[in-house]
Amino acid sequence: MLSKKTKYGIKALTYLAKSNKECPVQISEIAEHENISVKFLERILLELRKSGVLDSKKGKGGGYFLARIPSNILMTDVIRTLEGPIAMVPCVSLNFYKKCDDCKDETVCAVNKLMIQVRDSSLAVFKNNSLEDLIR
Amino acid sequence: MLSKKTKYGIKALTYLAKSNKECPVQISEIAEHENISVKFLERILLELRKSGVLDSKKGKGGGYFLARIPSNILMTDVIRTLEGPIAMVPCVSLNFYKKCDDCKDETVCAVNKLMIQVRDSSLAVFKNNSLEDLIR
DNA sequence: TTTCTTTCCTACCCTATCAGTAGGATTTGT
DNA sequence: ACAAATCCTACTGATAGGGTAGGAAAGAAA
Repeated sequence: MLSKKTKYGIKALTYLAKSNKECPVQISEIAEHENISVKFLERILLELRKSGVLDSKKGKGGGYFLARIPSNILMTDVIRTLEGPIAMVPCVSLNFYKKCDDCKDETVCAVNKLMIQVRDSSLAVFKNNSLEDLIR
Repeated sequence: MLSKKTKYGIKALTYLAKSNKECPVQISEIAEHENISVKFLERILLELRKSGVLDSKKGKGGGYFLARIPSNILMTDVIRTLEGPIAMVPCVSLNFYKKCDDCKDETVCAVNKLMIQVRDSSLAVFKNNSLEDLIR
């Protein structure tokens, strides 16, 4: 299951991408338009800022805005930041690899063989979709 | 994340597919070879039997065996039985569709648009992999 | 300098699900 | 009758998801 965190994150990003104003957008405005709890969204946007997808401005007139143009924000960035590894099992993860303790030989493991294919096909989708692709 | 239930289920199925004996295989034998808790595996195999992937024989000399030949057992069956819906969000699920309550218009929702692609690519992988493909 | 507005940050809470366990009921072969 | 196996229900402990509370810090404007 996709977590609500990731779901809300993507929705917030599309909102920011669509509001092509120059000025930053406040959390409360996004939350209201997308039906998201303000405090929860606050934490989500903070994570996206720390990972370099978003940038922010404090104080009056402050808010959040995209750190790059939409065509430069890939879904791989967003998913890895909010959802974690794209692979369904650590033993096929490219960025977070970890050996299974119950598995003697990875090369003959059926789960491994299957999940490598799933990882590759999902990865292809996330790489092929930028924020710009999603708002069109 | 793939649940251990599904992971163990696939491992057990491959064990059964490889042991091409005619006689049923006992839970304890599978559990020992694949490093799985016996009681936990018991429940998993029961679910696979109820969904028609496995069949069983009770009493002395009993055990579990595949209900069909390996090439006829697709990963879609296994995943749907043990893991649940293949889609990451209910609003793109083919078998378990449910509308999002926070989403006004599905047709312009970026999450929907993205997750349909992910669902299709994952589904293709699961459909293309039978139990026979995985043990080769 | 004060005040207001915004993000930033930490800690907490509730609930559901996962992973596994316990214990017995049922069926079947010998 | 007995032993060996699956079948079935209920329980438990840990972890993660989803969200809340409350204030600290920073910046703009007065």
